[in-house]
Amino acid sequence: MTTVGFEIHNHAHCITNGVKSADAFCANAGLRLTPTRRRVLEILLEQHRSMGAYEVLDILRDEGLGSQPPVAYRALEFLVLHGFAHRIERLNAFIACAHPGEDHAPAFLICRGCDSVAEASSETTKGRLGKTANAAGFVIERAVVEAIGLCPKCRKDPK
Amino acid sequence: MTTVGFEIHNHAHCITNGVKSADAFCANAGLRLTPTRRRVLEILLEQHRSMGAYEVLDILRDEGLGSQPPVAYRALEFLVLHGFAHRIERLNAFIACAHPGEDHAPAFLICRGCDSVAEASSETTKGRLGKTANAAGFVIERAVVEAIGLCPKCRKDPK
DNA sequence: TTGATATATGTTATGGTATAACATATCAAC
DNA sequence: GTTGATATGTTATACCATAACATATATCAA
Repeated sequence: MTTVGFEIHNHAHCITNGVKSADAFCANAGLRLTPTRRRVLEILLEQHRSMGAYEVLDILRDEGLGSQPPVAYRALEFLVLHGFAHRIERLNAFIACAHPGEDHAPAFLICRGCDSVAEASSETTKGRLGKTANAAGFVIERAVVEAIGLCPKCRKDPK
Repeated sequence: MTTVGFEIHNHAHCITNGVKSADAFCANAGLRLTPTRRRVLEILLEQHRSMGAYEVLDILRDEGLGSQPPVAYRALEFLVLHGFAHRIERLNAFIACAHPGEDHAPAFLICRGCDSVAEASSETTKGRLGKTANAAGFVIERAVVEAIGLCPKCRKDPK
């Protein structure tokens, strides 16, 4: 699989593709991709980086789409719940999903130099941790996997 | 390896052992396990669960060891930095290390029913994620691995 | 079309988490 | 005992998140 986040790529494609996937998924599942939800997804896709809820809210406010924290949190909650975005625990932030529509267990590479985030895939519930959990009688439902380190750019250009 | 957290065990041993390890490590490394730091470690060991910084602070306050947030955060930062405790990102909380003194890459099993936490070991930088990161030019320095699910008790006794 | 139900939004208020900044004290080594 | 490094005390504030309740909008059945 490929990592998404540090390479050059056709970004306009990310945006249209991300919104299209969400549209299709919602239509199919009877979910409502309301204007605010759709706009928040677009914002995350456009910025192409992790963003705090209040940062998203600032943009919504400028555009007249809402001005109070719950507006942003609710839209983000919806997007995360249905897999269109992910929450980065380490940064208290959110990022658009790099593989919309695919069933996947995301892992993130977080640069401690510039806070950029790349999405990779994890296999936590398989492998050794899965076995350990099983032996302990613990049922893993999902996993947060966040690797902290340095991205290629910050390695070359340390602060 | 064994999971620590869900089984019956000799808990007094955890406490003395944890403090002893920290003592030895600090003496050896020229670090100062000051009264507040030592007490915070003891608190985490005694409670044997993840605790928020303010929860720790409440106990310190009762004991006259400090009353302002930075007191707790500084002690916790010290303990985490030197591996005597870990931060659970998912819960914004801290927990005593279950393998003090050993070099290890921790992973956590977090029960969504009762918020109990067990420490296991991860192998994130090896395996597929390590290879993916490497291919992307990303250097993993450490990893947060937190599996969310149900512990044996909450499986039997769902809320 | 209308009424009933579920879902989504607007808004106020508040709670929980974390750190910057600066003054003071303590330790360790010379 | 002076000095430099490390740790603590304290104030203030910033950031992150949600409870609670009022209002509006969509959906569907009668």
